[in-house]
Amino acid sequence: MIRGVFHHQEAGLKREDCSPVTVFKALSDGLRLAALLLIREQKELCVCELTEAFDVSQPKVSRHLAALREAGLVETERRGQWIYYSVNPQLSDWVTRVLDETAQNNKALIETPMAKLQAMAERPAPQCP
Amino acid sequence: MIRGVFHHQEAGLKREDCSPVTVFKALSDGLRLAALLLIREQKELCVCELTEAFDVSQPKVSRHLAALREAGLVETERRGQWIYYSVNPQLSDWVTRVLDETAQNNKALIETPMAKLQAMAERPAPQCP
DNA sequence: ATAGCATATATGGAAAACCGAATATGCAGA
DNA sequence: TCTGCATATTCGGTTTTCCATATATGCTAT
Repeated sequence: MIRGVFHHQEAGLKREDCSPVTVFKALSDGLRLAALLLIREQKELCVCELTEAFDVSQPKVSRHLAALREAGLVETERRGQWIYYSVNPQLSDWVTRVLDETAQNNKALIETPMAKLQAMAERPAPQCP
Repeated sequence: MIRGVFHHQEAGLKREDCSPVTVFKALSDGLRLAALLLIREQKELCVCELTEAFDVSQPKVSRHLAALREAGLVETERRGQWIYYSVNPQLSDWVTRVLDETAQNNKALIETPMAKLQAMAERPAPQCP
């Protein structure tokens, strides 16, 4: 059997659509939107942190993060055991501004999750740059 | 049978949610997004104009406009035989800015519909203020 | 090699969104 | 009153989205 297949980020990553409809569809779910805003706020987060911050099952977080990635909003980086999600730095300017506006005017969305995150013991890695 | 019921805008209009998720969900459909941007550009439009501009069935336009109204993004005003849709002037600032950003950076979305609109004979009313 | 954790995917079913066609409503004018 | 037009809604069916459970994969450490 073939092993060593990277299935969490295929080699020839298909160019994400990134049309406005794709973007808005990605933002049209409560968990996806809040997770994205929290990732944006914290620079990067892994699945286990998001699972705890939002108190939802791990597969659920994983599925929604995959949706955000397929829409081109986030990118992933594996570091050891963990896979870190961060906002795609190549986001077009208008999407970035839309996210900025949304974040600035909907801070309540990530208040509770952020508190849970900070109360979380044993974060996988110190969020140091 | 009771007649004279205004069902296109109930008297005690229930306060629209207008949460970010509601807004993004409303924008997550191609026709809804383009119709909203075209209405925004043209100040106001009626259903028959949108039907022709996008070349889709009348019930389809009507249903999607109802969705935009339920999300609080547009409002309606009846003038004679026609019902005009316009962007809700009470939109919160951040939503307005999001729409501005989206419109400015996705002009292609309404190019063709706008051309069809201008080529349309017998527009129901001159768009004069 | 084995065990254990972090993460991803498959599967199947429920709920919601969407559509076209047909029908209903509201208004205006004869 | 009746007719006609603009708009809204209903109905039935198809597609999409979402979730929970179960399973698979990849990494690390032993």
